[in-house]
Amino acid sequence: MPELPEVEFAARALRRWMDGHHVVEAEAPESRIFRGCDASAFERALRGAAFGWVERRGKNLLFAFSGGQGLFSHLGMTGKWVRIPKGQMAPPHVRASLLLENGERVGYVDPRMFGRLALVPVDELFDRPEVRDLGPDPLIDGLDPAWLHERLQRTRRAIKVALMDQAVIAGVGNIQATDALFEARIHPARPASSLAREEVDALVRAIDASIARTLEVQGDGDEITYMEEAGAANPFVVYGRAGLPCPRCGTTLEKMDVGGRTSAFCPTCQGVQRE
DNA sequence: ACGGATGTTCGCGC
DNA sequence: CGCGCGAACATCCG
Repeated sequence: MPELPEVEFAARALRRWMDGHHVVEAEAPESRIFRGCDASAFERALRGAAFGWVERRGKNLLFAFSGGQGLFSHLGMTGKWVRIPKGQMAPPHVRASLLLENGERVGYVDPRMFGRLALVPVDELFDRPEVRDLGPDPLIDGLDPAWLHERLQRTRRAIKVALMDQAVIAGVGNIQATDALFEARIHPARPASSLAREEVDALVRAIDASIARTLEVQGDGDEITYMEEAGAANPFVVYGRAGLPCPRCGTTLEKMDVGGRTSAFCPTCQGVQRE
């Protein structure tokens, strides 16, 4: 569950669950989730640690605990942080969990294990390449259209590939890029350098709106219901809707491969690529 | 049963 | 160095 809005949702939930609490016991089976440390080091490092704070940068989560102990978390494709109330059975695929002094458990669930956890000293968290090399974060730094336009001038890559490059904009993934390009009426395969300044303006507005809207439908509960329940309606505008009518003009939405990822788009609204 | 899925990284080749 | 491509990672869902 991993694009900027979902990771922001996770950060907010983690604060509610962990603010003012400390870890009584940390548990984790050995798995490939851990990078640069093993599960037993995770258990030893966090046992007895007081929660300090959690921050989001792009799709990354950074935790600080007492004693200068930090934790880096990336959710990969299917990672999520969950709250496991006292006495409740843990869901499948819990790769790591923290038992708090109030009896609640905070767990990291990740079926496919594309995510990762790493112990990092707090004062090195922001120096990690995954964080240091990020472009502006739409929620934290905001997007400057003039800057983005200039940045996009420097590459011939498809605009959708550039948008998903974390060094260009932090946190945009396949869903936000797909919906934002639709909203801004820009074909996903257009060379990034071909975008006019007004198009970049529209794109920035569309990215901000797409993120705000996704945050809104997520609400502020403990779980993102649209992703949790199998069969729940797809809340996105064109992502995952190829073959269905365009919500704006009714033309059948198409899909194409851009940079190895599937993109849904409207062949009418998002026109043919111009140079 | 088969294909595809919200992400990143690495190796290879041009 | 920039870039494209395919593979790999492991599981679930329609």
